[in-house]
Amino acid sequence: MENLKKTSSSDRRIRKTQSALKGALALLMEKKRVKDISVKELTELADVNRGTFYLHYKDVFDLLEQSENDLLSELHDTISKLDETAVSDDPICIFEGVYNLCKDNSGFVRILIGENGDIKFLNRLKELVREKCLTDWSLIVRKQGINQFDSYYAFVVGGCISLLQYWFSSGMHETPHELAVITGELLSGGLSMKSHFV
Amino acid sequence: MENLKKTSSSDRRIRKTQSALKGALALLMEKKRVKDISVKELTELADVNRGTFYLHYKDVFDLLEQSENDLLSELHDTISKLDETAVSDDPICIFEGVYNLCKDNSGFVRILIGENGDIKFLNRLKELVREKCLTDWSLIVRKQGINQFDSYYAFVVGGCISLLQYWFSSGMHETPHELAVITGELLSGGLSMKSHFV
DNA sequence: AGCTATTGGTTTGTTATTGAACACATTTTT
DNA sequence: AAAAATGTGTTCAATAACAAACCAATAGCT
Repeated sequence: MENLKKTSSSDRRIRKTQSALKGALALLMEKKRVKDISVKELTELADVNRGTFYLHYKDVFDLLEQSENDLLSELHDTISKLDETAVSDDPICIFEGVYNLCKDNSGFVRILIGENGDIKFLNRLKELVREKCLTDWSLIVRKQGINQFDSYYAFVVGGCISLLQYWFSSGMHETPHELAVITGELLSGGLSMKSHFV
Repeated sequence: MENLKKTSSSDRRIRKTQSALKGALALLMEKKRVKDISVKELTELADVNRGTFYLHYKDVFDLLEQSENDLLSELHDTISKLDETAVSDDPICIFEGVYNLCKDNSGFVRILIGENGDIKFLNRLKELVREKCLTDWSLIVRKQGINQFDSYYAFVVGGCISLLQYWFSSGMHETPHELAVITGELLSGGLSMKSHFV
């Protein structure tokens, strides 16, 4: 796994500043490409002093990269927390947690997995979830071998991301829980179908 | 008129802190009385250090008082700006500006003119708008005398506030402009009706 | 009655953010 | 090509906000 260092500070001021800048970036990315976003308009929209930006980020790309890292880091924490509460064998809880996180960061996630999304980010996202599934479903992996798991996982994660894309584009009417239930049904349906073949 | 000192600072940090505290107060006032709101829960909701609160306010009542002052001060500025742009003879523009301000501060205005509202604030609000009307409609005032104006004004401002209360309670579906148009129609309708009697 | 927990004010040293200014590069207008 | 305007990256001193600690007052509980 790639290194996802913890960036969320204990100091309110830092949290608020970075949050404001990340939010402004998400807003601007809906209208233009990252390379066309100036530090000036970014900090004006975020209502932050321009000089403050350079205390945290090298340039706009650096802000984007750190935002992606923070998102993946949060996702990792969310998944880890589910492990501790010993519900990791309930796929619906896992998906609900993930979908909740996507909803909380909808401004960013919408961009990153959208039509002009960041393929690199998408792959990192897939890899992160993949590791989680590899450990949780180790039973299936051992039984069917790593190759069968890979194709199965590729199908599932692709389906989930596609489901997310639909969710965003259709106005996010469903709650994260409803979405998780849908995912669970599709998942178990796929599994039972698979069992017919094997 | 009462003294409405300018409190909005040029420093971003002060603006943000005071805005966060005012917003948190508005939220809490929807659920409980001011005397039951602790500084602790207030600052926690606002995500502001508790000590910072005391840099600006004596206690929660002081915060409420300054919030009211700021609101009236903004209202005063909004009305004054309309004078400069020389549209002060168009009542719809005036009302649209006022209703816009109410919408921007809906969290607070809803409380202050609501069922458990602050009568003192309501009276200060009425007095502020009254002075504006007294100068703008000096023609009518001179023609009909101050006594007739007083009763006419009392009726109009009461109607406007009642309209605002309806607006808030019904989910603010109308835009401030639509509301201003409605007000204008009621106003001119009232005036023309009045002319039938005189 | 005591005891524990919570809130109220206040203080202290530290630090993140601020506005303003600067020289420089890039772009736009003239 | 010259001039004006805009964005960049950095510096500076001033200060607002910070976390943490403190004690007094006031609950709520046994």
